[in-house]
Amino acid sequence: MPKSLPLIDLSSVICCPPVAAGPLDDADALAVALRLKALADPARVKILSHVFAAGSDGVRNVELMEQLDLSDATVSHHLGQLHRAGLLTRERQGRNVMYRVDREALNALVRVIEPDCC
Amino acid sequence: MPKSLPLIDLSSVICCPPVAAGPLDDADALAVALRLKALADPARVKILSHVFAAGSDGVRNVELMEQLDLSDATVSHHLGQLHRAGLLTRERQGRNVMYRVDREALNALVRVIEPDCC
DNA sequence: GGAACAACTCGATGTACGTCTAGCACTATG
DNA sequence: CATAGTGCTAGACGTACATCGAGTTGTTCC
Repeated sequence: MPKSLPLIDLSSVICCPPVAAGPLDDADALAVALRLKALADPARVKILSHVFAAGSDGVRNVELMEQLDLSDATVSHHLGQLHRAGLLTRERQGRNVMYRVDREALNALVRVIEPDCC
Repeated sequence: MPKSLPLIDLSSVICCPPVAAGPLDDADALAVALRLKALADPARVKILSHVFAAGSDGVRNVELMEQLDLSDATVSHHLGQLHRAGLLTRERQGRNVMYRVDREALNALVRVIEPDCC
């Protein structure tokens, strides 16, 4: 399936029929899979949990770097993945960059996977 | 994070604090990530949607092979991933093997990610 | 037992990706 | 302006994995 490179915009909230509703076409399946892939890494799951914990204050790269024992480049990479998938928002504040969870986007994603949930 | 190889049993329904509840430890983050990884592939998302469509009848390797235009080896690989992650059940019926969605496992997984859902 | 069908396993191959170091860009404060 | 703090980008390296063809196992039916 990954014949062509996935240079796709994922930043918008996902909108496609639920997986349980029957066969998905290639585009929808790819949209779901790429967003899931953004979350399907231990470091990123941990990061998400830390961003959740920070709440509306948001969290900075350097904080995660200490809490996860990863280099700043690696944390930046993961934050970029999550942001590009639309799961985190990003806001510059002075020399800091604050990341926060986009709960709507996360909610939309899980609803596609399991609509009985909501 | 993937310092050690993930030879972990995923077949049981996931049970860990929700990601939104605060920092996850390494084991929980890995448990979540590995299950998500099982789903984070376009072919597997498509497969899941087809298995959903088949309902309680279940679906066979050879059917998916035709519907997805993949080799039987590749389909078998993907079904194995989903089964090992506990998202599909597997039952031999004569010379066929029927796969069905384990909705409870899927539900538990999305609840860990977004508990507000249920 | 033998033929056909279904699914799985094995090995090979190419691509994707997590991680790091090093370097660069931007902002705030002396 | 200089310095420090913060985050990003670029390139490199090793591992993981999606895919396939070929071979193997298990089942049914003649």
